[in-house]
Amino acid sequence: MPELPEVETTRRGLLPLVGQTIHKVIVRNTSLRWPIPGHLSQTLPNQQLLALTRRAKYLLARFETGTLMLHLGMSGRICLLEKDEPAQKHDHFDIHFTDGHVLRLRDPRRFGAVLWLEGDPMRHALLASLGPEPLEDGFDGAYLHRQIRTRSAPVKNVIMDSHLVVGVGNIYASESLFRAGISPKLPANKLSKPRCDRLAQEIKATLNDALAAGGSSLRDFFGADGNPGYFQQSYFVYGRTGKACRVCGTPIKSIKQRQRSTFYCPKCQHN
DNA sequence: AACGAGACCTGGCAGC
DNA sequence: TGCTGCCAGGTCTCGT
Repeated sequence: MPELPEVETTRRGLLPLVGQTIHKVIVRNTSLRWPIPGHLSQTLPNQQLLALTRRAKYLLARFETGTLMLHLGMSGRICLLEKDEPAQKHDHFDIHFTDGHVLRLRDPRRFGAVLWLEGDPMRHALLASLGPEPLEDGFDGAYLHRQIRTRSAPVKNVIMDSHLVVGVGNIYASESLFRAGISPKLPANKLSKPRCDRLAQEIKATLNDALAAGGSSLRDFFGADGNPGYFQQSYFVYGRTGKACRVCGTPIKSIKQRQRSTFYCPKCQHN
């Protein structure tokens, strides 16, 4: 599920847990992308959750002695339960709080991660080399234009590079490029400064729109098996191969770029 | 430095 | 019904 808006929506939904104290931790399956540290079931109980933040698609739960870092991979989701319920097949990790709440990580494909960081989390290898957050001021057309000068790969691949900017996943890469009127196949270094301005603006707008839709469906999102409302939102191009472009009516095309599907309108998007 | 392929996993679905 | 092959929202690691 998780692109940036989903992760941020998840974070906001979990904020009521800040200040709560952990009662126990259950690890049912340690084999996610990296093994879940075995010591967590001793380390975490009795610690208070001090803050819950996000960097890129990583959720950072700060405790007295360290930071728990969570990533949802391709298929992960976090459910916040009012009280304990029977675990299902892919429920790998639980945090039970003293007030009865249970944070439960479900991840069928197990591309997600649960890691424990000591010291400054931003110095961890996974976080230290990340690009700016797309919704913050550090990311704009000038930055984008500067960064892509040396990049000859297709612009769609380049905006998905987390070292350049974080949080642009496969859906929103296609959507942002459509909204900016830019062909996904265009070599990144061919983009003019004005088109970089436009692209940066549309990346922000696309993510903000998804965030606004996600925020309005928080309750569903955190139900036992609810889906985020914007899952059903109507995309301009994503998943719409052969259907009429919402702007000009031309059939939407799909291609493969770096093993991932890309969707675009051949009339609205230009080289 | 930058690029692309491969890797990690399971589940759902179309087609035979 | 069951099999096969393909598809899926991420991203690190490695060889070129």
